[in-house]
Amino acid sequence: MSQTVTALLRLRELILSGELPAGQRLSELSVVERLKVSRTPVRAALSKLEEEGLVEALPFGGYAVRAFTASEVDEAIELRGVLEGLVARLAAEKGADTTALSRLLDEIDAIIAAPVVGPDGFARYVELNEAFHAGLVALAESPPVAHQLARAMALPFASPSGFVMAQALRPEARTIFVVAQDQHRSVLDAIARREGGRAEAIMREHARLARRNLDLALQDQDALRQVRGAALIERRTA
Amino acid sequence: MSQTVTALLRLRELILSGELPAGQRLSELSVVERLKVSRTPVRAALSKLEEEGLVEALPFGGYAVRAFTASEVDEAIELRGVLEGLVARLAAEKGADTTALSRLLDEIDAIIAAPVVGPDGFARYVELNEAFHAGLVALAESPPVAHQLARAMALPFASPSGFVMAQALRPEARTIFVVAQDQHRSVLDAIARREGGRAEAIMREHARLARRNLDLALQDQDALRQVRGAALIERRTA
DNA sequence: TCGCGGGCTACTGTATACAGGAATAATGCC
DNA sequence: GGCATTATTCCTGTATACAGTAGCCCGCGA
Repeated sequence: MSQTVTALLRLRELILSGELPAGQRLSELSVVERLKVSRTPVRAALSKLEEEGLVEALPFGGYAVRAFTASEVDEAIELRGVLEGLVARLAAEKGADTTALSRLLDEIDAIIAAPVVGPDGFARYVELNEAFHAGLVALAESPPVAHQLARAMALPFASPSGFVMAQALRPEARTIFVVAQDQHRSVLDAIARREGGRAEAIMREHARLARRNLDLALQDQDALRQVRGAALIERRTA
Repeated sequence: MSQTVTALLRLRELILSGELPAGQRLSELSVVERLKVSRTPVRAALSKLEEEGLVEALPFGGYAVRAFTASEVDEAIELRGVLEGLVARLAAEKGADTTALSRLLDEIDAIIAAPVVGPDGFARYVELNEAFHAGLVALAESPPVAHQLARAMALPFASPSGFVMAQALRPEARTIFVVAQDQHRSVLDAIARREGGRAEAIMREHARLARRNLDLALQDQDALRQVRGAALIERRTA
């Protein structure tokens, strides 16, 4: 694997894990020292991270780890919902074939049906859930929209599974799973019936489950710890 | 100005003007030779252009100028409409102050009211139109959404003024201006009344004016020549 | 004590050398 | 003459040297 890619992955990991706290200045040289690669790949990695939004360029050179306010996270989620809504609508208008995705949902059903959803269950759910969302994008068959949505989900807490782990410790976890899964089924139904407006509305509301989880997580330290990238969310300094 | 920025601007210009045709392979060295700057800034510029979507990375190194199908252009416009719709809705939900933008529209009125809209009028219209769209984004006060919308408009034909010039030679130009301006007014009204859903719907439909212009331009060589980046749109090879 | 100037340091932008790998062209063998 | 193999060439990834610059600290003087 190239140095640029490893630098990118490692830097991203350092940021999301919170090891590099929000606001931390990142000079190229300091990163070089930490990662033991030369400036060229570090530069490239920082540039990509800026594009992703995890890092912002400082006025007179260098970068800093970005901080996100709660409302920015909120808006990022809403944004994702809007784009996924577009995806679903496009798929519906095209009359895309939903059978493959439907089978994927059967697997999710199996997980939720289990008496207790353990850590493995959560991990598998995250995997299948992401596959489902990726599958919807594929149904829309629109490279520009796919590209844009990928960008929007670069922020970890804006991804479809961003806050799933926050539920893990909560009693209402199963309720959320059930509701989410029902929305999954409903959106496929809407697509199959070519009901574009309905498909769009469902996906928007589906994204707002994440917003609900965000609110829960912000009030619960333990839950927040489960959320990848939570260190970047500014605590309300009350 | 830095070499990276000049390289980026010049390369973008070469691509949009059609001097570098769609599909053209771009090796770093060939660009170095053409632009007379070293590989480092060329690399950076190519990476940015890939991010913008004007250029795509080839499997075994190097880049190629991207080609866009008509439906991709269509989807890019729809995408912009969806995002601008979100912007308008957010502004409405916040109850943003629309007076400054309303004054901007007065200036557009003055241009349209002139008996003949000459080249200067078109240029000024484009300027004010873009200022209006940028102003809406400011009203939404959402950095993530603003960032995403900026990305979506990086494609020249996805920008709010992308196809304005295509009207220049057409008799129905004034009609389109009048309709567009009415939508501008309506969306401000919706925002002022906090009618989020209405504001969103108007902006979506507003974007579709560009789609209409696209269809016209694709049937009219002279009009197409007025559109920046038209060289990248694949002609249906019938 | 405070303001000012000079030098210093830290850092980025840029060019370039070097190495490894892929594609292509050339050559020899069947 | 066709195919395989090798050599060459092109090209990217990476490291690094060099230059220019912004900010800072320290010392000096009022």
